Amino acid sequence: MPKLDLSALIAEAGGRHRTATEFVEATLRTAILTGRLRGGTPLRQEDLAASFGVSRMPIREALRQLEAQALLDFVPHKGAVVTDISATDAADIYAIRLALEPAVLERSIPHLTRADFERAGDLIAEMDGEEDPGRMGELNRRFHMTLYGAAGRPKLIALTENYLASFDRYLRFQLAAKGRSHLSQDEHRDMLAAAEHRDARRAVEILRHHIGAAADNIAAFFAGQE
Amino acid sequence: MPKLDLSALIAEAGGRHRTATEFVEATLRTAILTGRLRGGTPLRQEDLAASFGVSRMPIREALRQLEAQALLDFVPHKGAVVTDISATDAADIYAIRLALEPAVLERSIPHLTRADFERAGDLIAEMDGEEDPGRMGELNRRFHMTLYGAAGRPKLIALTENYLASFDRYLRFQLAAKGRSHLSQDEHRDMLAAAEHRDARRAVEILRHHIGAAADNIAAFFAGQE
DNA sequence: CAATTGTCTATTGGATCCAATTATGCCACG
DNA sequence: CGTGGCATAATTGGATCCAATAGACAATTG
Repeated sequence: MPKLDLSALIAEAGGRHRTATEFVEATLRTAILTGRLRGGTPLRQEDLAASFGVSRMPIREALRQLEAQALLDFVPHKGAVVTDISATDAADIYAIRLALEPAVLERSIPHLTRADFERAGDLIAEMDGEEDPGRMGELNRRFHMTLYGAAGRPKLIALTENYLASFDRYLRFQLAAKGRSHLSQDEHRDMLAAAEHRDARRAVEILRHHIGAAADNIAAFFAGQE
Repeated sequence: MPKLDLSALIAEAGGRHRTATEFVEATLRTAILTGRLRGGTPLRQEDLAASFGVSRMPIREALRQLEAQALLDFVPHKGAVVTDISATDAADIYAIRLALEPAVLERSIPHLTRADFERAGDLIAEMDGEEDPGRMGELNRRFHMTLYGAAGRPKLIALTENYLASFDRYLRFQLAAKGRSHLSQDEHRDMLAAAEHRDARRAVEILRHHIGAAADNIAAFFAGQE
């Protein structure tokens, strides 16, 4: 009997993957990033295999990949434990975002198109009416990535997206703590406006503040919970 | 009969690893990063298993981790091929370094100690007399990391080191093309001096130029080779 | 009654085995 | 002589099996 209930995740992930390993890896990653798997949770290969209906082999390969992405640690005879989120880690990820995102945005702004601006605007509008924190994080991520997408540096963009997603893990706690969050929609609007005017300097300035505010919220959350 | 000769690598890597998987992963990564395994080389699981004297299982897990680090791609029925280095990739990694390293250096400078400065100075001196490109890259990396080490953000530092190492792959070609390289030793000295005076602004400025110069060299190399 | 030790079980790391898929090479035929 | 199709071999993805190790729990002894 599996102790983990991933059936919902497995069902919604659908079958759009070449190999079982890829499927397992994608499903587990979203499970961790969306907070459905909490930090510290030990993942037993046997249980996962039962949940996914495959043998332990693809599970092991998927876990290795997630380990390489620093989403979990291998502890001998204890299982792969989901890396815990801590105040220092949050500060770390914040520092990384602060280093990457302004650089990406600056490169991207000159090449953004009318269509990009419209998509970004639509996403802001969608966030206005959103209540679900999980969906909110998703929309927020897509908004940011839309503005970064024209930077023309695929690896840089992929790296940025990766840490943006990691940040979502922390953000989720913040959202849960504050009830509904507005995620600084004003700043989203200002940033988009600056981008439309091709004012990279101002857009970057807003973005820095935006990221900083999110980090402060998380820090406050950690400070208040202990 | 294995078609790949990794015996030298395997011997020098020594046995300081907990599991076979970790050993294989570490050995293959240095083989790729040091250029001993060229881009485009297909890695057959069977051959690797024979070379390492283990079964295909730890090989597969190690390959998965390397795939997650973007060092190779899985191609069905062809093997895991070492990701090729290209001009656009080099530009990508350069952009990432340019985003990360100034941020790390700025954070680190206030906390560097006398001992750090001495180690950095020793490394510069060692580079002066070094002829071997491989060893040169190693020293260069350690010099940079010494200056970054006090930033107090482990994840940020690890990420930076990772891309610094990736850059070495490209640098190696540059060194090979130019014969002996000086790797801008003057800039190394200036950067260290600025750090000792806790002049973060100036140190960052030199670093930006330093990274940019390396990128230009690589770009020129790619432009000249086609 | 507590501490220590020994055994037993849970869990992972590694090996071998099987199936599916695709690249390759050969042969026939135009 | 070139081309296309078929058969075979090579290679990976996945399953099952075995071994080693650490942790838990109980029994025994001081």
